[in-house]
Amino acid sequence: MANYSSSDSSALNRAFHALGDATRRGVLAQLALGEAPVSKLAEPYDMALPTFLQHLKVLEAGGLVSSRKKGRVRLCRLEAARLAELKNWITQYEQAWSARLDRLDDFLNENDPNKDT
Amino acid sequence: MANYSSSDSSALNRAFHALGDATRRGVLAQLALGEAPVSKLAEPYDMALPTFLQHLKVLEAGGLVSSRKKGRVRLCRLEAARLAELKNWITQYEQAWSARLDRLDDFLNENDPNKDT
DNA sequence: GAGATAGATAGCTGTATGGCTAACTATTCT
DNA sequence: AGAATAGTTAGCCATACAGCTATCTATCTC
Repeated sequence: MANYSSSDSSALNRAFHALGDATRRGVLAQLALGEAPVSKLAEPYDMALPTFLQHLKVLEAGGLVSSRKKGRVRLCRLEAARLAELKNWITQYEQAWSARLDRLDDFLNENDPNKDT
Repeated sequence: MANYSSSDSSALNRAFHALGDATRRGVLAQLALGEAPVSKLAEPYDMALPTFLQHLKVLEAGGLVSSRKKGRVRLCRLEAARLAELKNWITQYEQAWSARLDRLDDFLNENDPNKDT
């Protein structure tokens, strides 16, 4: 069985890691409604600005958010394409599983007198 | 604007966090092919068993994998339903974004003489 | 140009995460 | 019963992460 090299998968690491935090998911929720400046994004959260900026950096590192400076304001936007990629990644395994003929195994396990579940 | 309470979102935290590691994603890839015992799942990885078990725990904590003991062997299986949930979570924002009338904004930004991208 | 505003950077801290070894439990095999 | 197999638990260590304050830069507004 192969080696599952983790060399080029760091992009996925960063993307999923970015999603693993409620604050960051909240930011995505806001951005789904449209572009927004940092200060407006930070508003709902009870944390210091530098802390919030770190979260934004994590989101950008994961490719989920991009931003550009407009004067002294930084405008952020959702990278929907990246979300789509992650969605597809998930779908791949979800469907591989569903496509399996484990339906039969399922049936057998469900009716196995030795089962303890 | 609301508060984005992070109280009940810890399930999503755990699930996405579980996906943020190449080893754990590799395990999902294996499980997509069908149920497998711990030792077989651990085989491709160059790490001590206890370390690998931790990864499995993270996957279970995230609801992505379930397991049951069959004698001294622990059989693991993919929780495709959970993957589907995550997929749906992502889709929600991806589509909210796409549905936006930001298409117009996009056009304006693309043709903005002040842009620096 | 002075002051306010928006964000960025540096540096510190506690906790979580990922890795290990050593030692232990529970099954199965002979 | 005794040895081998498959996990499990406990405990240690280094690094990464999320939070903070204090300070600094850049850009508007008067």
